[in-house]
Amino acid sequence: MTETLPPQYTTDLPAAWNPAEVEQGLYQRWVDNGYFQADPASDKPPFCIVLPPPNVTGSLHMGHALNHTVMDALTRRRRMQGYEALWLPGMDHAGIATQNVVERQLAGEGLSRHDLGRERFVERVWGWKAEYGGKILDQMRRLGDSVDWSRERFTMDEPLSRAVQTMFKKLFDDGLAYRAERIINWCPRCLTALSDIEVEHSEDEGELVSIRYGDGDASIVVATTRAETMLGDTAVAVHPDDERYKHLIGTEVELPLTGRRIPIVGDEHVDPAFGTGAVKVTPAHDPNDFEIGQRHSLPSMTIMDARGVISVAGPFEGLDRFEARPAVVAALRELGRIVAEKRPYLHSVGHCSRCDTVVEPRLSLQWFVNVGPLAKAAGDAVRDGRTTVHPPELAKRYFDWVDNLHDWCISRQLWWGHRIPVWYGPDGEVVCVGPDEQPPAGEGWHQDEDVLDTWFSSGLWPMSTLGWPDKTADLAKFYPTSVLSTGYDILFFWVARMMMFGLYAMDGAQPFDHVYLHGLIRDAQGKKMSKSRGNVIDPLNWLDTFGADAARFTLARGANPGADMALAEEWAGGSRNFCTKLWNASRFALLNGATTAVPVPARDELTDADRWILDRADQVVSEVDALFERYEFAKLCEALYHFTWDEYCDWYLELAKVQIAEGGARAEATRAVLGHVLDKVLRLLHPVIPFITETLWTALTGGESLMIAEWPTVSGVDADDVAARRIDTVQKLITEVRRFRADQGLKPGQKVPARLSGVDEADIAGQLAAIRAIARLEEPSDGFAASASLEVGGVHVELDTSGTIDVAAERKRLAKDLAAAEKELAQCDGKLNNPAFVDKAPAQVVDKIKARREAAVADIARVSARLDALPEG
RNA sequence: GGGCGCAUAGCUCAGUGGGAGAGCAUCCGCCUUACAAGCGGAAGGUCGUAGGUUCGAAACCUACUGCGCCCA
Repeated sequence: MTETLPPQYTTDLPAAWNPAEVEQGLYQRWVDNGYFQADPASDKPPFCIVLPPPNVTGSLHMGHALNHTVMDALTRRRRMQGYEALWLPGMDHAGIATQNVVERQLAGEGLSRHDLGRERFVERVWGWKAEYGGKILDQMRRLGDSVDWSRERFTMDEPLSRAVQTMFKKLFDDGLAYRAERIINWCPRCLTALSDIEVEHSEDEGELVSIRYGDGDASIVVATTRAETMLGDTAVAVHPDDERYKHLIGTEVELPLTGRRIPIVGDEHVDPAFGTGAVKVTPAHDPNDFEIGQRHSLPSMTIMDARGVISVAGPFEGLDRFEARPAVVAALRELGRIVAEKRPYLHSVGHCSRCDTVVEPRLSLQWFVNVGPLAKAAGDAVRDGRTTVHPPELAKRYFDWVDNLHDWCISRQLWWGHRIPVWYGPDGEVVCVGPDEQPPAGEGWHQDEDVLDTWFSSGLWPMSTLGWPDKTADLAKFYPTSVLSTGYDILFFWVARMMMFGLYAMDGAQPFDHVYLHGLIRDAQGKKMSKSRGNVIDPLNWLDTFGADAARFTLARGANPGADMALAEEWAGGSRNFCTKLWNASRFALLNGATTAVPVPARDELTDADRWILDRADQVVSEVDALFERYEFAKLCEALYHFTWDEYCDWYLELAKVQIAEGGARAEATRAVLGHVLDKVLRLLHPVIPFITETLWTALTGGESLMIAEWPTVSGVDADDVAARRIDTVQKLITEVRRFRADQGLKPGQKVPARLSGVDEADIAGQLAAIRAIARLEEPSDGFAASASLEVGGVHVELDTSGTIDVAAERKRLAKDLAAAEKELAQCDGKLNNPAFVDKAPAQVVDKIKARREAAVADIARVSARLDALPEG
């Protein structure tokens, strides 16, 4: 095929794009050339994204793949725009998850962490990390993430641990970190406290049991879903104004099974309308009951141990809480104290977000952060517009959360994590130690056993990764960071905590200017992906099957603001096809001598087709730019997809073939236009599909790397509306001829003699060669006998199908056109015959309808005439 | 229980006051000198239901139904 082309226009590009063969090599080249590395000493304006740290135990899932595609696209575009772009990678230590993994490993050897002791256990975790941790980092390379690997961070590394200690000390000194005995969420399996957001609520089937306490007139009925906790009741509460029970307040009832007598108290927080209006009070095992207990100075009685096993002496001792529940109910039933039972009873139950175990509220001594002032500042930063949330609808959810935040329980009964830097002395002294201070030594001093919540260190991430608390060049250059990107489901985890800590530690400077929240990944039916459903798609499969670019394009193309994203393998197949199309089009352009080595000739030396595609490319540049600024990834992908495929490939390449066939200066100009438009397309697509664009762009331009090429800007030349209109007419005309040909069953290659009239009036005389070539029409010769005709935009086309014409097909086609025109006429008349419309609608709308009516009338006349002219049958 | 969101073609989704769109899937015809991972053509929707506002509603308002999410 190349033999007809001048030899200088051959290309080395292989016939097909094979991502698996080139992606890794390209990536390594980018890394080796230092393109990802940011320089704090640079004069360029900063752009910085810190990667929300994935778990050290984690591997890449579709949610990551989406978020990474977004962050990489943002970063690559800014880099091309001339920013000093830093995308900073790293991981968090995932206290509970990692400890669980290593404990499971130990259990396989018949050991527990206590067999090793704290120090050796922590060493073992580090060993695990070295061997198995951070799989996700390699997967990020496969995705093409342009992160600065020289700045990779881990929350347990020494500098970041310093940041944690510094922060804790600051909070402690300001009185914002405090220790208190409270009801906290306790996981009886992980054996640690959890914060509120580490508890997931679900509607579970349980039971509602009504129990009579006391006897005779002094008896009272309470209902509970956790009957076993009655062993720890220390009161019954009713509303003080409740006429049914008013007289009982201040009296005592006997608590069955225990022989204890407990008071009946009046408390305004009891809802008289709920159940019997009387509630049992178990201060040590329920947060609301704890509050009631505080208000009425009730004793708290812990009846379970850390594993949820009943620990009070008696018949239930040693039973797990879920064994104790039916046992207690059975015992009560035997005593005739069960008044009602409802089973199953749907109610909300909290589960550990790490292991799904039902969370047990537990009274214990923990460290908390008083989030009041921090949350206020975090809300204000968004209210003031210092930080913008995209999409803005989600800001409301953010406010609802930060404005109603409870104090944050930050201590965890784990060994893997940042140990709380507090020492307790023999005489009750409490000393918080900063990073450069010596802890108190001597008899009786010991350090707090607990570690800090992983989110405590993650909350510092935007600062600690840049060197805080030291005043580093990185921190000066890149803080506040530009964008934080994450799924809206972890808005509270990342965003709120980083905001609280960032504002507090950096004297009110927000940790990021923009927050972009993407949707959740779902399956093709819109269902959440989960292992139990078996509908999880592994992004690595996509990388293998379709290539990183296709996977990324699929994800970016689905990212509509505020909306979740359904995914299926076919979607990725479509993106792969797009890459293939881009590849083939580029190959065609190169084989035909497309070049950026010479400038595009002056406008007046160009054809309408050239000016049209150049103007369109200009429009796409500004469109894509605007969409990037609004985080409209789906729409910008759509715009590029459409322009590349439907305009550049389907029309301009076809038009260019005709122009190149002309030879001479026309061919040379066309090669320049082909090259320059392709160049723009590749640059615009690069942030989303970096690998294929890099490969094609270096082949096209001979440049070093598209990564460091400039982002396109609009030319500033006024668009040529005349050229656009002419090309539009050409497209419509060719489409109509194609439609006729398809209806008539004419072979694609078969040339049809055609006589065109009205060409000058339609202002497309200059396009005749293109129309003939693309519609496969040929000049009428002697003996031309039109057997059919069609008309578009005033151009009349008579076709000679050698006397053979499928009259039925033609009649059907014309009937369809006629019906459409008649419908249009009826619609227009409907409006124009309505005086209210003519009076009240804007003049331009009325004029438009009038024009549409005229066109419809003309179409009806024309099509009717052609129908009449058709031979019978 | 409180709050939020969604409902448009078979599927997934754009479309926010003036001619119902895209991708995928479907049907028909084609190996057409870049591309069958393709080309050309076609079919497919009373825009969840019922009211209301308006000259005009897929879009704005109200209620309802269904689905989803967050919080308690």
